[in-house]
Amino acid sequence: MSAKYVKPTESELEILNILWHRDLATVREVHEELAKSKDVGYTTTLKLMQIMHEKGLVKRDESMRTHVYQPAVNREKTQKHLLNKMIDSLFGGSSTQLVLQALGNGDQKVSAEELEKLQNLINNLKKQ
Amino acid sequence: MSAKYVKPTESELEILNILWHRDLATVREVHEELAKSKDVGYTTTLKLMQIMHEKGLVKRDESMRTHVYQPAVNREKTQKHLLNKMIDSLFGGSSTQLVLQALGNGDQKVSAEELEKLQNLINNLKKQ
DNA sequence: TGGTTCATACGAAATTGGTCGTATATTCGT
DNA sequence: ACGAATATACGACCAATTTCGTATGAACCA
Repeated sequence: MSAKYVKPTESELEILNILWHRDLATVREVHEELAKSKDVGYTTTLKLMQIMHEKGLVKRDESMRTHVYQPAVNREKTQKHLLNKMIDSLFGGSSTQLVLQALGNGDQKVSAEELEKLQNLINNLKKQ
Repeated sequence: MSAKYVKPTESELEILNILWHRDLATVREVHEELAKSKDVGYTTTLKLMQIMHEKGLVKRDESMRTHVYQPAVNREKTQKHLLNKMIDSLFGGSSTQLVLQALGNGDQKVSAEELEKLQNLINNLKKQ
């Protein structure tokens, strides 16, 4: 049996995002990154990361006094999980509906390069 | 000034989904639909719907003893809000990344008709 | 008409997520 | 060597969400 999937909370996701970018980081480093966008105390960040460790969302190296954290869950897998949940709960199971909504709402611009990627993906889907 | 956007909770979203499908429904009807997929008491559903009414997420007709509920928030608007939040928090602000993930993960099949819609949308984006 | 059923209202417990204060230990600089 | 800085651990609190028990009243029917 594989470990049960743990759904990260909002705050945990913010921390995971930082770890996914840096891979390795201390609590202080994560906290300073976090503090740029929100007003939060150091021990709050610490506590959150400890809980994430208990839940298995992050790994840590405790061989130093200052522990070094690392993501323990895959970014793509996590995205996929939450995305599928949203597709089910909000778009009646249709990923296309979600895509149309995401691309069509118009307040994000899509670069030529991204359009290229999308076109390729669609071409591949057409072949099947 | 327009009414402040209220973010539905998980449970509220489940109820909204039912109401978006049926438009009109009593607490009992919603509850029975809900009970198919989760184990929950009648008064819990009732209480949730009362709270949703307070928050302005649903309207209700109280002229009968058995109140009749109706969604008070637009499905597309709600989708868009939650989608943008997810794009920001999980996909670094790139809607394309989300789309690639949603379409590319392969366990949803995309019909020819849907592909057509997507192609049209992309063609439109290319023109700009 | 009296009892069973079914509706709303409401209070309050249980849970969860997020917050931080404080205790304690280690390290570092002078 | 000793005080300041910095680290983890941990308990407690608060607010929001979810849960349900119980009270109360309307409707139904035998």
